[in-house]
Amino acid sequence: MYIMKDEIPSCMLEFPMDSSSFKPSTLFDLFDLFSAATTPPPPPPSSSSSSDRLLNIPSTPNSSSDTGDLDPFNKHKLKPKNKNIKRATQPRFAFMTKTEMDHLDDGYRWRKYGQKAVKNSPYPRSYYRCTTAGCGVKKRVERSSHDPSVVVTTYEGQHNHQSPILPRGSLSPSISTSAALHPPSLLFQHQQYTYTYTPPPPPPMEVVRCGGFEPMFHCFGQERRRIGGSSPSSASFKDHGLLQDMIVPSSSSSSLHILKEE
DNA sequence: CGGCTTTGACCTGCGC
DNA sequence: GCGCAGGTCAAAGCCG
Repeated sequence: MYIMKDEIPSCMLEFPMDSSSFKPSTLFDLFDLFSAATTPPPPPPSSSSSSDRLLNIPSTPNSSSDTGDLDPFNKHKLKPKNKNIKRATQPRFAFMTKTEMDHLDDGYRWRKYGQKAVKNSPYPRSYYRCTTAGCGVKKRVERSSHDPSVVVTTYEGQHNHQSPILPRGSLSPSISTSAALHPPSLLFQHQQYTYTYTPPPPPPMEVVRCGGFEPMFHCFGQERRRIGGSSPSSASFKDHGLLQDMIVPSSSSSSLHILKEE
């Protein structure tokens, strides 16, 4: 069993089970569903735009709007007081991936802004931020102390833009090495990507509770479910992408653990 | 030279 | 109040 430490939210909700309408094409589509299921009724419209609310992204955390007229050279020393509010409104979800790579290529450009040693873990935790201007999405990447081959990735926020590698298409070395070689990999919000998600029927769309509080979702389709216990045919089993490495440590079947956070 | 990583320092929240 | 741990910043260095 994999403990997500503080990643475990107090408000994990079960996933919508309506498979007929459940056709996410990306992990962030899944995340949208999470948000829809977990987002409380919107507060009275005030300062935040509707798009911000829709994206569930507070208006530019750590930006000058939060820090007011802070000296840019000192703003990191005077954090906004409403950190609790920020934490409460920043949606997060985490998933575990079995990979040797520390930083999965999900189609977005990330900038590493920090690394910290984690208590009770010999492996450091890395902090990444989306490099797109105005996009405050962050992610944390850490290797499981229980299984070094497992990487726990925690996303915080939602991208408000397309994947920056899309317009360049095949010209991008990233898309060529990740998308081409790893079809259903972590290329979130790739409208042009052609892998098809086949929603599992309601029963397979099970929520696996690990340790009594971790909802685990079988949220990927046939391709993902092929990788596990079922005997994959060599013809259809040609996906060796990153998602293929996603595991369920506590479950016998292969699937992806997505831990909705708030 | 621009973008990225590394790394030490700083800040904040939380438990005792 | 204090100490610890997590999260963030930005200077410095690296690299293509």
